[in-house]
Amino acid sequence: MDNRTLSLFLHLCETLHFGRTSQAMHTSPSALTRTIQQLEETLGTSLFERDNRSMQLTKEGMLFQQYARESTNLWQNFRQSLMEETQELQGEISIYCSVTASYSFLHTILTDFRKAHPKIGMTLHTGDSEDAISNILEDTDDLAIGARPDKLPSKLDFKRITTSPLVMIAPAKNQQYNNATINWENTPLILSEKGLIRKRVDTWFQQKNIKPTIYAQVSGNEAIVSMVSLGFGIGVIPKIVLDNSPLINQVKTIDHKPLLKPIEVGLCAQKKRLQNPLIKALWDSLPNT
Amino acid sequence: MDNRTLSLFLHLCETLHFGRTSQAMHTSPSALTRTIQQLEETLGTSLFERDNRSMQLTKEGMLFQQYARESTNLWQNFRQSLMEETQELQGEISIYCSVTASYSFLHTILTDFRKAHPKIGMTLHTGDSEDAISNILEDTDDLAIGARPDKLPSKLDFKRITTSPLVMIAPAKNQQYNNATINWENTPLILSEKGLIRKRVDTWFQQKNIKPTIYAQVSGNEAIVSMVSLGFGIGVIPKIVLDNSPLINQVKTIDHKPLLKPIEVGLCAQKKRLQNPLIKALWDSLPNT
DNA sequence: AAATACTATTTCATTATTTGCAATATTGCT
DNA sequence: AGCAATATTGCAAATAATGAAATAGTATTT
Repeated sequence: MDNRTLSLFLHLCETLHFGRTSQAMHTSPSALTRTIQQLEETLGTSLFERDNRSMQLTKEGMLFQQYARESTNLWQNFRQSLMEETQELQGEISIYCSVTASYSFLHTILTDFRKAHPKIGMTLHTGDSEDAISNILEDTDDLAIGARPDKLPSKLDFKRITTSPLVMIAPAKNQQYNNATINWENTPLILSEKGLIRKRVDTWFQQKNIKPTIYAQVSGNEAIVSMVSLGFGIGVIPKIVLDNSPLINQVKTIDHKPLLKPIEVGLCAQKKRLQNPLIKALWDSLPNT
Repeated sequence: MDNRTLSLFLHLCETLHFGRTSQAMHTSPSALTRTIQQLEETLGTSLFERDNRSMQLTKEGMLFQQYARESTNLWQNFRQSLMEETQELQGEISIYCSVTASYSFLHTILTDFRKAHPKIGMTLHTGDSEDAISNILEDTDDLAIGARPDKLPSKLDFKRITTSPLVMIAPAKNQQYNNATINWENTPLILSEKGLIRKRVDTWFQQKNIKPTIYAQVSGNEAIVSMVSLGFGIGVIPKIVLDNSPLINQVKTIDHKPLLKPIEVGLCAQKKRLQNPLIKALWDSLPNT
C-alpha cells in the first residue's frame, strides 16, 4: 500500500466527498475516483457505499481506515526518527500564494531556506490572494502568503513580512481621472469581488457617503491592473502588486483621503501545523518584523 | 511506501545479495537495483553500504528495516482481519512446477480450487522438475509440484498426487535398441544432470555392474524426450512425461529389469508455510491418496 | 415537468514510470 | 592478463497514471 493512496483514502473518509477531497489533495476527481476503485479492486471488497448522492464507509472500509491510520502513523514515526538520525529535516511543504507574492517574496524567502534544508521539497500553489486564508483553514496547504485579515481566525498564526499601502490606480493617459476632480458617483470602479481589500474600499466609500459605480468585480489583483490599464475605470490594489506589474507604466496612482489602511502581507499557517518541524523551520527562518 | 518495495528491501536485507534476491522475488536484477535506488532517493539517505563485493545495512537502513517489518506486519494483520470479516480467502499463492506437471495436474488441481476461492490469485512458475524441492526450501515459491525425494527434508511436507513408473525410451525407428539386445556399455545415455531420477538410474547401473556411456546430461525431462526422439540415445523419464509429450510416437519404451522404482509426484510445501490459510486451503483441497 | 445544479464516473489522448534485455563497469581470483 | 561474478546503466517496449472533457445519474429549483 502506498502512502499517497492511504492519505487520499483517509481524507475521503473525512469528507465523504470526492470533489472536496480531490481539491484539497491537489489531484483531479478522476484520479481520485480511480485510486479508490483500484484500492477496492486490490482489496477485493468495496470500501464506500455510494448511493449516488452520499457515501458512507462500509464495514471493510472502517477496517481499512484503521489500517490506513496505523500505517501512516508508522510512516510518520519513521520519518521522524530518520530525521533525528540524520539530523537533517526532510519532507514536503506546500505553500499557497498569489502570483504577485510569488514574484516579490517567495524567492527571497526560499533561497536561504533551501540552502539550509535542501532535502525539504516544496509544492507551490498560486491563485487569488484572497483565497490564501481559506486555503489554510481548510488544510489545503501548509503555509500561505497573503494579507492579514482584520480578524485573524483563532486557529491561525500570522507573521508579517511587510506592509503595503493600498493605492488607487487609473489609466495613465486618461485626463478625466485627475486627482481631486473625480466624480465618484460616475466613475466606474474595478474591485475584487470579495476579501479584505474590498471591505476596506466599501468602508471608505461609506465614510464618504458615496455610492460608487462598480463596473466590474474580478478576482485577482493582477486582473484589476489589466482592466484599469485598458481604461475600464479605477481600481484599488496593494502597492506591491503595482510595483511588480509589467503594466506599471500604463496606469497612474491617484491620491485619496483619508488614506486607505495599508494591508499587512505575511506568512500564515494553522497553529497546530506549526508543530510540524518542517513548517516550523520555514516559519522560524523568517525574521520578526 | 508500497508493500512490494518493502518486501524486496526486507529480502535484500537477509541475503545482502542483489542477484539472489531478484531471483527469489521473481524480478530482474535491474528492476531490483532501481527499486532500491529509488527508495534511497525518496528517503534521502543510503540504505546499504555497497563496497563493491559485499554490502551491509547502514544505520538508516536498519531503521528502515524496522519500519518495513512493522509496516508489512500491519498489512498482513489487516489482510487477516479482512478475511475474517468477509469470510473469504484472498491473496496470492505462487506455485512452481514443471511444464509436464502444468499440463497433467495443474488444470485438475486448480479448476475446483479456483471456483471455491476466486479471490486467491495464482502465480505460476515453470521450470525443471528437479528444481521443485530446492525452490520450496529457498522460499522462492509457496508450493511446488514435483517428485518426492527419497529423503524428504524435515522442513517439508509432501502430499502424493500420483505415482509414475520410470520408463526407458529409445528412438522409435532404431532397431539397434531392441529389448534385451542392448549393449549397455556402448549405448549412449541421455540423463538428467542431477536429481532423483538420475540417482535411481545410477543405482540401477551399479546394481548391474555396468559402466554406462553417458552421452548427454540435460536438464528437463522434456528435453530428454526431444534428444531421444532425434536418435541421440536412450533416456529415462517418468511415464507421465512421455504420456504428455507430443513426441510420444517418435520414441518407444524398452523393458528393463529390475524395474526402476516409480517416482511419486505430488504437492510439496514448507511445513511452516502450511499455516498460511491460503496455502493450507490449496493443500487441503487435494484428496489424500 | 422541464431546466438546472451537483457529483461521481468514464473516455480518451498524453505523459510518466517501470521493466527486462543487453551492454558496461568494477572487482576478486587464477 | 584473462576469467568469473555482480551491480549498475542505456535503451526501447510495455504499463500505468493523469487531467480535461464528456457522460450519467439524481436532487433541487423554476
